Amino acid sequence: MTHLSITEENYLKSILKLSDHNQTKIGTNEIANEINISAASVSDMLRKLADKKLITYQKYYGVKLTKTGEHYAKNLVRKHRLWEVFLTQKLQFSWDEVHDLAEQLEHVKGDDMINRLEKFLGNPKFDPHGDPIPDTMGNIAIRKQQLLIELKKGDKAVIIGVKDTATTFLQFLDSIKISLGTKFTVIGVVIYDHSMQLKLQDGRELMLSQQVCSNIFVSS
Amino acid sequence: MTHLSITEENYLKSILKLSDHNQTKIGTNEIANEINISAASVSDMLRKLADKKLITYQKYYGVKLTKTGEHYAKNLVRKHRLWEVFLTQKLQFSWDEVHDLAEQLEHVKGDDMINRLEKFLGNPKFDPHGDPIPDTMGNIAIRKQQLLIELKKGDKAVIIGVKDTATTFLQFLDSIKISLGTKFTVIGVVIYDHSMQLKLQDGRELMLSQQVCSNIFVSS
DNA sequence: GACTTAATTTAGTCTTGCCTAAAAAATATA
DNA sequence: TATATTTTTTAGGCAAGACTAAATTAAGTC
Repeated sequence: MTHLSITEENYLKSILKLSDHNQTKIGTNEIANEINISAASVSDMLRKLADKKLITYQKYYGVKLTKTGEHYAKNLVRKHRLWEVFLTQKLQFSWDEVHDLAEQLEHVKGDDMINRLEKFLGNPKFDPHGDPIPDTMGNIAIRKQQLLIELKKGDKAVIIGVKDTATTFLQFLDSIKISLGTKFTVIGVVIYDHSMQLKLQDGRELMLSQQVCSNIFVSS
Repeated sequence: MTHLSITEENYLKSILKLSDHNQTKIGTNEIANEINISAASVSDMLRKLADKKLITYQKYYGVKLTKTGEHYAKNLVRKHRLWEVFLTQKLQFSWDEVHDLAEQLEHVKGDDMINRLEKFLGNPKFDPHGDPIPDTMGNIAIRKQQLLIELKKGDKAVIIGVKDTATTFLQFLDSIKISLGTKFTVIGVVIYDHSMQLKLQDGRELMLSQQVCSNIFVSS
C-alpha cells in the first residue's frame, strides 16, 4: 500500500465512477469533465498513475483501472459512504448536506478506523442515498432495484435509493417528506406526460413528474 | 474566513503550541524544529502568513499570532481534541492511538460538523489526555491542576491528565491500568529517588518513578 | 482516399511548499 | 570593541499539480 495523494485518489475515484456507467475504456475528456480539470492536466496525471500501475493506459486509447487501482477506488467509495452514514445517523445531517463533508473525510488514512466506524454504525449496507457500501474486499451488495418510472398502476414498492444526488433534488424529496424506506402504491400513471400518482403508507397521495420518477430507485 | 491550506494550518498550530510554553515571540528555528522542516522553509512561510495577517512578523525578531491567527489555531486544537474524544469514546481507540488520526481529521473543513460532533459527544470539556477543549470562541476551561510529583504523603487526588503524551508513556499507563479519573492516596514518598507509592481506589498499591509522577496531572 | 473535426498529448509556465548553500543580521565572547 | 558563533534570511532549485497554446493522432465525412 503506497501512499497516494488526495489528487491521485480523486482521479481513481472518478475513473471508477465513469466505469460504472460505461463499460468500455474511459477517455481523457470524460475524466477532465468529471473533475473539472483541463484535459492536458488529466493526460499528465494518467501517465503518472500508469507508472504506478494503478491504471492501464494506452495513449489516445483511454484508460482502465488495474486490480490495484480498483481496490483503492472502491476503498474510497467505502469510506465516503460510511462517513455519510455517520453524518446523517449520528450528527443528524440531512442527505443533501453530507456529500462535501464525506468528500473530505474519505481521504483520511486509517483502514482500522474505517472498520471500527463501520461496526460503530451497525454494519450498514447502504448509504443515506441508498447506494451500497463496499466491504473491505471491495465487494458490493447487489440488490434488485428498478426505477420508480418503470412501475405500473397497482404496483406496491418501497423507495430504496436515488439516482440523482443533486442537492436540489434531495431537498425537494425532503420537502415532500419522501425518504428511504417510504412505502407506497402506484394509484395512477398519466398517459400524457407520464406523471405518476402514488399513495403513501401514511395515507398521503402524491403526484410526481416523469423526471422525478426516473431518479428514484425502488424495490418491490 | 479565507481558506487555509493544511500546511498553513499546521504552522499556525505549531506557533500556538510554542506560545503556550514560551510567552515571548517565537523564533524561526523553534518552529522548524517543532515541525521538522528547514529553517529556510519556515522563513518563507512566515512571510506568507504575515502577508495574510495571520501572524505579526518582524524579520530576525520572531513571530506572534494575530487575533485572527490565534482564532484559526485554537479552532484546530478544538477540532483535534473533539475528534480524539470521538475516536476513544465511540470507536474504542486507546489514548495512545488517536493522535495521528486526529491530526488528519482536524483539517476537515466544516465548523457546523464540529459543533454537531461536540453535541453528539455530550459537550466534553477535556480530551482523552485531559487537555481542555476550546469552545467556538477559543475560550479554554482552566482547571486547578498540579503535578502528581508535587503531592505529599497522605494527599488524596484524582488523575486528570498527562503532560507527556508519548505513545510509550500512554501505553505504560494503560499497562498498569491507570487512566483519567483514577482516584488514589499517596501512601509514601521515597526520599532517595522521589518515587511515590500510591494506594488506588480499587485497593491496588503502586510504586511510580519520579519521571512518571512528573508527567501526570492531578486534582485534589 | 483526402480532408475536416474532435480528442488527446506535448511544451512551456505558474504556484505551493519543500530543499541546500550562501549571505546577512543578531548575539556571544575574548 | 572586534571577532566568532548562532540564527535567520535570501537565492536558486525541485516536484506536484494545475494552466494555456500548439502539435499530434484518431475519427468522421465527402
